[in-house]
Amino acid sequence: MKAEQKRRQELIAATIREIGAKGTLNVTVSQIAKRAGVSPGLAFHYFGDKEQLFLATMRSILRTYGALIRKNLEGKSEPIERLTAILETNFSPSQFEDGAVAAWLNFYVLAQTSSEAQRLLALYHRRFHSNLVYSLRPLAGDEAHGIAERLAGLVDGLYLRFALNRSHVDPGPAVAQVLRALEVELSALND
Amino acid sequence: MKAEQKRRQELIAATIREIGAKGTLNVTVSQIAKRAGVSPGLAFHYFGDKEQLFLATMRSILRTYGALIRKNLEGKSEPIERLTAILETNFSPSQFEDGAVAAWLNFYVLAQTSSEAQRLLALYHRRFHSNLVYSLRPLAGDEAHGIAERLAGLVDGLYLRFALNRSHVDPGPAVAQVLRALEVELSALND
DNA sequence: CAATCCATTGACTGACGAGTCAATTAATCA
DNA sequence: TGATTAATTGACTCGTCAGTCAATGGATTG
Repeated sequence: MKAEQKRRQELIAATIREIGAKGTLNVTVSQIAKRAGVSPGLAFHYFGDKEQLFLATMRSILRTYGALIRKNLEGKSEPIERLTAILETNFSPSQFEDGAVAAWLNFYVLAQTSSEAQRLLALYHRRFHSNLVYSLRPLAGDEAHGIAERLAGLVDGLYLRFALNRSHVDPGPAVAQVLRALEVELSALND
Repeated sequence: MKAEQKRRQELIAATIREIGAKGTLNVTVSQIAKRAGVSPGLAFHYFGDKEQLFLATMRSILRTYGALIRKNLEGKSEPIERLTAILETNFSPSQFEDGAVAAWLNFYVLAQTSSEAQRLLALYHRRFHSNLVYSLRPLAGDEAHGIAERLAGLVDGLYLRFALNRSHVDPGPAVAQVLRALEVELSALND
């Protein structure tokens, strides 16, 4: 029981690193296993097939992200504080470690094929949206919904653009743009 | 000479359709050739290898998009008119035909591997940005740059979210969100 | 009409990779 | 300790696919 959890984690970590290194889901299970210091057969033993391994990896990334959001929101009750925390979390270092960027990008593609991947992404979208709306409502009332959609879209778009520009190793400007967009949205409420 | 151009176009169209159908770049050259009503060998004869075929497809999509932008800007000189046209073009039907959505998504992934794909995307980003800045400058002065980045990010993000939600066959709401963001940005200029 | 050149085919090869499985080793337990 | 169960291996199979190539068909031209 102990070994199983450990191996699963190692294989998932190796999957992220391998996808990051190759930039693609076109990586062989053997490569991943080698990276994890384990035989190829073991990956199949624990995950069944390649797609399950990818999905487990995706779940792991989403879980880590969710935990980080929760942690960064801890103790914050002011709407603005909370919004800032949520938006900043999306560009925090952990979102760029190893092959997280490449993994995200490829999971978007996987979602076109795998309904499970699609489900996971939809879940993430819903959570993100309701997190934003929760803190926007006191500030923006009925506009909260629309503002949340625009902010969420902007976050995804900037993350995407960042992903394509590996040279910008600094996500700082992207966060600044998102926070600026929030400012702009709030200031436009008094029309 | 005539046959060559015709075949190339047919193969490119088939590539888009095939990527759209499979949702992935994991499509075989044989499948593409079959869709184009041609033998597999011919695809290699004209394009050399699979990646060149993908890149040619990408160039074709970008060229079509560029031509559409130019056409939609024709005769429009008012900054607001021009901005609206640019933003709307990104969500025009042609951007959703066949497998254009899947193709875009997959080219993002390809850009992690192929420097030529990266170059093409960077070019597209630069053109888009300068198109926006050109029309924003008269309205927003120095803010034009930042606003353009946010609008471009939002467009990409909403397009991406749309791509993941094939059920929404109606891109209308996305355009509305982008245009609303433009409004908001402009109204925030008088702070 | 021959000769030349372009367009096109599709069978073939060689490599590679997902997934299996029988065998081996390590841990657990009674 | 010996027996039972869990973890792990890696060689093997089988299918698939990118890319090649020798051969065929069809124009064009002199």
